[in-house]
Amino acid sequence: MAESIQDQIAQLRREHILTAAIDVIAERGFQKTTVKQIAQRAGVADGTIYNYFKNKDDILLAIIAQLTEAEAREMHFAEARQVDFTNFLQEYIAHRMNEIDENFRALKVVLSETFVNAELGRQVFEQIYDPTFAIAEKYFEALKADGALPADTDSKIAVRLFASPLLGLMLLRLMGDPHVDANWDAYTAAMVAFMKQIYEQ
Amino acid sequence: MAESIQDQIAQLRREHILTAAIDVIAERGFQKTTVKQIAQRAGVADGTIYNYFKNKDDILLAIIAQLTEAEAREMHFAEARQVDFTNFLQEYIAHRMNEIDENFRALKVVLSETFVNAELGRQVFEQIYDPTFAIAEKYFEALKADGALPADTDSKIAVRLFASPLLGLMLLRLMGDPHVDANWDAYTAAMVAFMKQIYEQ
Amino acid sequence: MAESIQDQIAQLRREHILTAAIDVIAERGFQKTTVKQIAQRAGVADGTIYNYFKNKDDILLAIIAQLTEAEAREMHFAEARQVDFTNFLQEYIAHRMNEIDENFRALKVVLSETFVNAELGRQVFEQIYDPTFAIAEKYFEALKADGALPADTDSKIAVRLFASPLLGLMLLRLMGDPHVDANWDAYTAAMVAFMKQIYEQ
Amino acid sequence: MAESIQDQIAQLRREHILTAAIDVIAERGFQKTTVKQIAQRAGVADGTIYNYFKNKDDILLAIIAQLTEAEAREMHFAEARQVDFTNFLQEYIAHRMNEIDENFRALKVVLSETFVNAELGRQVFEQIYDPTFAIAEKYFEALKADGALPADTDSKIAVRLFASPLLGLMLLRLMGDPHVDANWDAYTAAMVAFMKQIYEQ
DNA sequence: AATGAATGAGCTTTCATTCAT
DNA sequence: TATGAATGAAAGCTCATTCAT
Repeated sequence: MAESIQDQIAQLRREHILTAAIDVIAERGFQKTTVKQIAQRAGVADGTIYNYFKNKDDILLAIIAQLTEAEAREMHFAEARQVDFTNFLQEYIAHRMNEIDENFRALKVVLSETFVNAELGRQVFEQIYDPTFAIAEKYFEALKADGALPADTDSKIAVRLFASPLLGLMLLRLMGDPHVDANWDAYTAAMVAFMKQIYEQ
Repeated sequence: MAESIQDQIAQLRREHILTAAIDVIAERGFQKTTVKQIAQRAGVADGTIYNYFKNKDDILLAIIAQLTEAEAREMHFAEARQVDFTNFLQEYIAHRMNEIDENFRALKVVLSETFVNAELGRQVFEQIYDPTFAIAEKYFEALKADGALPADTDSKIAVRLFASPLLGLMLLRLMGDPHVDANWDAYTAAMVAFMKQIYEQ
Repeated sequence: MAESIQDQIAQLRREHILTAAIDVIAERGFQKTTVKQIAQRAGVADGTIYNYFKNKDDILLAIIAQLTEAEAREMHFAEARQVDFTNFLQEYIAHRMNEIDENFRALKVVLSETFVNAELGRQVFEQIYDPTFAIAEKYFEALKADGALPADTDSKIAVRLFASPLLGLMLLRLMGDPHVDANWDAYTAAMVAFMKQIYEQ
Repeated sequence: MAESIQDQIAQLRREHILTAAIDVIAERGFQKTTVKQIAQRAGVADGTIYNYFKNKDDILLAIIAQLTEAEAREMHFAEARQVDFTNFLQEYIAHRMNEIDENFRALKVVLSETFVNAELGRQVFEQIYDPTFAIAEKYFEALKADGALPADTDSKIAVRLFASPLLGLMLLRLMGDPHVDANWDAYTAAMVAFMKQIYEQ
């Protein structure tokens, strides 16, 4: 807490560089983006990058850390309103799609790199993927116990099917579908209706 | 049509190299895969690659072309059974998930690169994405005209929501979810049930 | 033995680059010599160096290997004429000083780097230093048994004192003493006389 | 002479940094040692170094200057006891080997760099090497005139042969020979005996 | 048509030096 | 005077591409 002014300035500088990095990496991909390009976007010299990040890979890890924090907030949000399923569905989907919107470029960076970088994939799995699905599965098991879901439901499958429409829409946007990109709010409303139709009959 | 033996041999050799390329690129990503690695996997010399492909990017374009053909077959399949919606849904989803399964590595290669390569994204859009969604939108318009869908349905949105669960599941697998990877057939059945629940009430 | 022409050409090319490397490194030191400078001296492109050496350090190891071979020949030479001590001294010193003369630049490179590179020092010790002194110590022990040396002689010390004048002269030349450099043959003769005076009274 | 307190403090600080520099450079070599490492060892900031030394090379020159002073003291010591050759030999060798022991790290630093740095080599020659050998040569000429040495002795060669055993032993220690390092006192005694045997028959 | 050695542009990273505080 | 963040030149190394064989 008792951070010196120096530390706060340093922290701001680090965030500034990280934002610039996400920007430029989202445009060209991590591998094709050079440290020089990140430095130019951030308005600093090449070497300065290395005062704030150990190496180029460390920048990627920092972007993941940022997403991990966002996902942790998301999970807290979900847990805080598990009481009423109808409202939960509506609020949760809207909230999540808003999160996707706000972290869009970071998501793009991490996701595309996760596909092709096994070590990074492992980190994303451990830090984001697994915890999220574990909690969701527990929630689905509770719904089964309450009789809200058929007893023979496979929670692992059910939870992934539950997540799939939102992930699919995100994928369309990541691929650059202009209609999804331009009408994200309309898709949010449609997605809520779509999900209600499935889970609230 | 009257291809010489020479041309056929050349064609086979090209396909052999392309298969090797998909293999090794799926493991490490396009940017991190070297031409030398592709050549080694194909069992040819580095220079030989350049007798069959203009340059490294051209290999990526050839992988896209392969997916474009698969997608064209997929669309023919879909058009051939538009008569009965119930059967269509079942067959179409099963067919498409099987296609995903079979072209998995090529999909992974192209998708991860599409995210970050604007020029490639444009090609994927023109050759695969747009034609597929255009046909689907036309089909949804016909369903609207038939009264099978509400008159105020936004076809563009509806078609993307329709596609989203399958794409989302594909994304989970691409990200390396071991449960999805190991139980693709179970997910196919579950997805069919999931979609029937939505579209056949 | 059954080396292909290709392999022989490659071997020659490697030796050509190594010679160029010794030349330029002897002038400026290993650390200050750039790979680009070695390539220019050898008349090849930078990247070509890496077709023949794993990395810059590997060049240094190759220079050591060359000295190790020279030292092995030296030890064979010494063992082959242990019979007559008077002749041995004369021939051995002359032979060794000639070897120093011929491998001078390689010695300079390896020695200066050995001082400051612990890992390299270990290699030089294991491959050159220890074997040589081990054999010499055994020889001195034999001389003690024969009564040619006092029974209370410490062989380890004696052998290092025996080697010291020659090593000292080498050091003077390595430091660039122009008189030693210009009159190496005269020093050879003087060294023989000097050593005879000590060991043949 | 009338140095202010400020100047004396500055002088002490400079010596403190120089000692730290010798320490760390002796471990890793001049080229591989960074200014940051020297600063850390000295417990000051990087920039502070440049208040006491013009640049990195200047640190090396200061180390030479320190050795030059030690060598000047050595030469005074030698000149002061030229009267009795038997005692001179004993005292001089013991004294010099003690000096080597005490300035060991500085010697290592300067010597290894002298091999490969022409400009530094020139300085070492002018400041240490030449004056020392010039005086020694004059002394040997005097011995010739006295008839203590044969009239046909080449003083330049004789003086270098005289120095060679001690230099050779120093070289062995610089190269890291553990036996020489651990038994420097025993080697001192052995060296005295060795030299007496040569020069006092 | 196949080969693979040679090329050199361009990458990541280091580090001596400067200078505002 | 002391600091240490910022700088950017220059290093080692990789690899897509070419071309003589």
